[in-house]
Amino acid sequence: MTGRLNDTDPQEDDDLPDVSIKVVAEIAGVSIATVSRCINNPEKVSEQTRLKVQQAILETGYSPNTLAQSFRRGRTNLIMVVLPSIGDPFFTAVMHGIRAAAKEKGYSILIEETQHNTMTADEIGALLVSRQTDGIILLASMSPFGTKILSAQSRRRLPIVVGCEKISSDLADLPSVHIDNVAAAKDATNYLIAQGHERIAMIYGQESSLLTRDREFGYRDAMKTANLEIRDGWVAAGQLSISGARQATRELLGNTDRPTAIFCANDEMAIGCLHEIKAAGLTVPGDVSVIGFDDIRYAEVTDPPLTTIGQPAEEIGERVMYRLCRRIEEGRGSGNNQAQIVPHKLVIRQSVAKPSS
Amino acid sequence: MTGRLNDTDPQEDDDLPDVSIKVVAEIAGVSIATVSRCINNPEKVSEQTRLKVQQAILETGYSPNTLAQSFRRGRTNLIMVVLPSIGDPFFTAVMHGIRAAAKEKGYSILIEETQHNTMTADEIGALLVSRQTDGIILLASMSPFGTKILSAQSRRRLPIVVGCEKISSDLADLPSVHIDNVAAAKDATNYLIAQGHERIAMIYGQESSLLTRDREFGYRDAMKTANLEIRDGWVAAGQLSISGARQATRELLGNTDRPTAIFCANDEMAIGCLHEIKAAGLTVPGDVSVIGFDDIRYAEVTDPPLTTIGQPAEEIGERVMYRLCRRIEEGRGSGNNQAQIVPHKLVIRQSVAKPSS
DNA sequence: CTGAAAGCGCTTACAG
DNA sequence: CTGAAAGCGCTTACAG
Repeated sequence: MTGRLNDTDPQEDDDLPDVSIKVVAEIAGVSIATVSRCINNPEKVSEQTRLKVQQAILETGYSPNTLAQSFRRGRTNLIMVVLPSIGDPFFTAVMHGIRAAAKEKGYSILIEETQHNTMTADEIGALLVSRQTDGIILLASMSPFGTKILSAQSRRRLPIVVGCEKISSDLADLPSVHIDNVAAAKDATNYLIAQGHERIAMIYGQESSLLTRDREFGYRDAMKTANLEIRDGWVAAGQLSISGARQATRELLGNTDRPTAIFCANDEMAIGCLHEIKAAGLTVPGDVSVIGFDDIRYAEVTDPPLTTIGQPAEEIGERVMYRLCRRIEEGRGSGNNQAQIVPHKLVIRQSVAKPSS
Repeated sequence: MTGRLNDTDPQEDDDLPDVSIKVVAEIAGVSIATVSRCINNPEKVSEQTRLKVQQAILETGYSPNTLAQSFRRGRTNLIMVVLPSIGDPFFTAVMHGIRAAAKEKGYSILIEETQHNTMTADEIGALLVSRQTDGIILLASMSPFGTKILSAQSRRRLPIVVGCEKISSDLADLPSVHIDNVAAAKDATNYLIAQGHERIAMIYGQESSLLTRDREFGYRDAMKTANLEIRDGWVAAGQLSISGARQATRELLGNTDRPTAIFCANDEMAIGCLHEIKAAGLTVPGDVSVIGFDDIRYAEVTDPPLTTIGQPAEEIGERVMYRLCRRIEEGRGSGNNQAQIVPHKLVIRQSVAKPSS
């Protein structure tokens, strides 16, 4: 370590002290109330005064202390979004929508991941109660957290909006924005069936994810409607991850009665699935067809390009954020709590073909 | 819209009012100072009193108002991370490291994207000055923001640490944590050269990204050292995105003097590159070899699996965060400002072979 | 060990 | 249009 000599001198360039509203007021020769008005309600101040104050602000480089403002106003302009994994490109896309709307409305975003995170129900509850944020967006089912959140919400009347999935019963009555996951999963499965597939397997996410469970319902429903049997071992958990999906795919392929098509509950898992099928020496879609869900940005560059269900991810994000803003601004009685259903669509690329066998 | 009848009744379950330290004090029969001590310095309070207060806290469900605490203490326990794109799996991995360390240290994370974002230099400057966060992590070169940040920093002495890339000259003297990008790019290029490649092209990110420019330097240096020519049109900008890389790859492949290998400045672009090569009817690595950078989680499931440079992403994140915490806690004179270099490694998979031509 | 009091930097009725 | 003053909910010397 050849650190500079003065490296630890704490006094070096000890320049301007923090400037508060008080020093601006002094310099401008007005009261602090007037300075505050110039910033927040300039129309209530005479032009002459306003000019003096603006001058003083410029001189001092004053900028209001956000901490004091938040405290005084009782709001932070911070929104917390809880999601399973920010690393999933689908959620990244939703986040872009949220961010865009947040920016427009003057909010910043705090992200909490439930997946990679060890955040406990108590911690989340604490966050809610601590008034650290003005509202919450839930993009992940919080079954374990459900009741906790609700009680905190009723105490603080903290606005909450749910995105991307149907809300669990313990969170009933929260507004939400999502596609019809059951119908979309049916569409995916029916597309496979329409191609002639009968031995169709599914990789769902995990038990705790309402979202992927809805997709599983849709799959089962479509199979049943088509009078198609779902054999033992044809439904496997992919943990919403590439590695989980690879494992699941190996199991699926190991069945004596190998499926000719696999429906993956999201594209992230479909990518793992695709890889594992090819690693087993089989071809896609020649030997096995694969269909995904989400239409993430990688879906069009997989090999083969992935047929999948597209969701309007950014739109969901924007809508969720707007709904939340409305609740924050108008109080929780505002608007209704109905689910907003946005449309999904089947995106046909090249990972599905007619069954060969 | 078949909204429920009472949907907009603002008075429904109008329960517990917010409980402040004052009501806890009253119930416990002590002063608010004592309540505060019970929470923050329990060892300064007699056990008997402590029990009374704990009881009162339980009864009321009291939780301190974070806004008031932040204001009073002059810190928010919020860290701002500025990065190009949270959607890039590499940055997601860095963020996991940051998050893990932040959690341990009691900080929450605010994310600002420079890429998808329209955040202006002024806005970022304003954020810095507004005391909204206790410190900043820069994972993206902020050339346009550089001076702004510095001036704000000197005014507020806001701790800043840079991650993932060398710092630009206008931010000199900030501590940083990163791999040696130049050396790593040389390693990648030299690996290609060692396989016998001579016509090696490169897809870099964008002009404004110091990080990818360092990688370009490394590439050029390795080529020069090996006395290999870099033809016109062999270096293209991929904009750090899949679509940008596809475009760049098309240009590269269009050269009369087609390269036999392509070095991509990150894996995200390599994925686009791989796809486009195959779409052109060529094989990887048969006709064209591809090497990436970052070793994101998709790298092992591309087709073929991607040879790339691995970075210890989570470790970088953790180290950056720890350094930042140290600065926040000990003042900015603490520690030294030297760059911490972490090791990279070549990860050999199957996207590189000897040139056929 | 405990309490009374000052004060953090703002905003906002309330008078004038 | 402007100012004096109260107060948001805490924490922390300072006395006792």
